[in-house]
Amino acid sequence: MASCPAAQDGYDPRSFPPFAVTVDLVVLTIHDGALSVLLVERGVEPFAGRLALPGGFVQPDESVDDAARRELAEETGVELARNDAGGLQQLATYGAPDRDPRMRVVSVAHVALVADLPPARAGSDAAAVSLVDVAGALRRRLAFDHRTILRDGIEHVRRQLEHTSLATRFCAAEFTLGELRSVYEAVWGTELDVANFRRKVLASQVVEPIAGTQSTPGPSGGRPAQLYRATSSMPTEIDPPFRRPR
Amino acid sequence: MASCPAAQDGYDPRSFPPFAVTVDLVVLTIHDGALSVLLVERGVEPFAGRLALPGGFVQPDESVDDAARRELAEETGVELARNDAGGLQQLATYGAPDRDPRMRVVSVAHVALVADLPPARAGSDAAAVSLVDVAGALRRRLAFDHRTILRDGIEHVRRQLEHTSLATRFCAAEFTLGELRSVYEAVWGTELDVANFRRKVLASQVVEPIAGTQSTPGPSGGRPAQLYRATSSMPTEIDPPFRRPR
DNA sequence: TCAATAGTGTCTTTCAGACAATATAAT
DNA sequence: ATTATATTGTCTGAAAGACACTATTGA
Repeated sequence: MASCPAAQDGYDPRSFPPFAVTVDLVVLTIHDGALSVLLVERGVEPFAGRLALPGGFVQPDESVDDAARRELAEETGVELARNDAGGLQQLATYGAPDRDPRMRVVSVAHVALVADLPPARAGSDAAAVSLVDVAGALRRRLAFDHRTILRDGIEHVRRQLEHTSLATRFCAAEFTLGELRSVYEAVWGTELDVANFRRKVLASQVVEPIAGTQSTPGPSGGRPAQLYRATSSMPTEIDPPFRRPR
Repeated sequence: MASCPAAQDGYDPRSFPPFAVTVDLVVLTIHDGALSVLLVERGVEPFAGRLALPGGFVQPDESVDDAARRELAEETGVELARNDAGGLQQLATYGAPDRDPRMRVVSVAHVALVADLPPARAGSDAAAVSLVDVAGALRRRLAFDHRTILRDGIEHVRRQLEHTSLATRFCAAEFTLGELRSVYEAVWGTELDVANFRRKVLASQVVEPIAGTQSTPGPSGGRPAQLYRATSSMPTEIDPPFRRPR
């Protein structure tokens, strides 16, 4: 069952099985205190009427990562720099032969972490786009293998919050430690001790206070909080890791 | 810059940019006490004479994961079960438009952890296959973007050893704790305290002693060691994690 | 005043790392 | 005896988790 010499040495440019390559996006954000995912409603068969992850073809002249960035901008209006490794990350590639009933499609799934979505996207059918909390989305029947992709993407982000500074991606440029804590609680679905959270985050050096700034308390009162910013726009490995409770 | 409705709703089966999809394998093993990678020498242009990762086309009727498993069997003789999630894992997908000068190729890289390689592979040109320690391999100029893939694969395995029971994949069915420790030391390139290693491994429950068995000491003597086996053939998350020294 | 959130201090348990000490083999 | 490796025991410091306490706002 050894491969022929041509296949072993390289690729024969004239005879290869043609595939379509797409990118699918798991766009996550915190909405109403819940980790939520951006889904679009399909208008055509197969899976017409079903919710699906946004995505599209990789074009002949762009890299797979560029295609993901382009699709993110088209679907959400979020523009990311090419060297911004944090907001959009490759998740995994899904390549079962029957995952699209019409043709052979290999999809490179990505996960995007966004702070908040621009209210409307010009040139796009806004009615077909919705934010669904992930628990509800996982209970639904999604198009293609998008339920599997979504599950993997959520687990990926939950792990990443333990080891990197990526939680600040869900926050605006300036945030309080309470807001940052609510990100962890929404993603992990747990409650965190306020005092211990503060100590760990400050020790990890991923945030720095903005001198002379304070939050304004909500309508129900409360002491105003110091505002912080992320020390780096790049995702940083945090040491010691920030383990989620079990 | 919005995508057209057809692209948004799905894929047009008649007009898509055709891609070749390949799998590339980072086959790692411990050889002479050093973490080593399996490389093949290319016979044809481009990159003729350069060392490269083994790999090949995904066939029209097989999944991407099946293709990786097939290529692993062809290149090394190692046969893995379909439900064996540990020995062969997807790493990442590399899709820069110019990564193959002849045509558009998207490659799904995988990492394989093998205990030892069968001495010869029938039907394959054994002379073109070599085991190179990873430090040396990373210093060489490899074909395509295989140096990047190799670097990512090594880092992936180093991380996995911290969180899973995958180190036993580098060992035979029965092994001593000293052998298992030397796996960690080879992969991480560090020395580990013998006593602390023992406590952590035994507490993690990833190995179990084989009653009534002992290793036979080498020619220079030494106390014979208890033999262990992995408690599960599946990779297990270990808690607490097993952090590598910094 | 109370409710709500921010921030500080401290105690206990767990765990990682260092290292001493003992055990059992080959030479 | 010496060397080499396995195995056990113990100490120390760092960090996690629990939780009491104080601080500052709005209503």
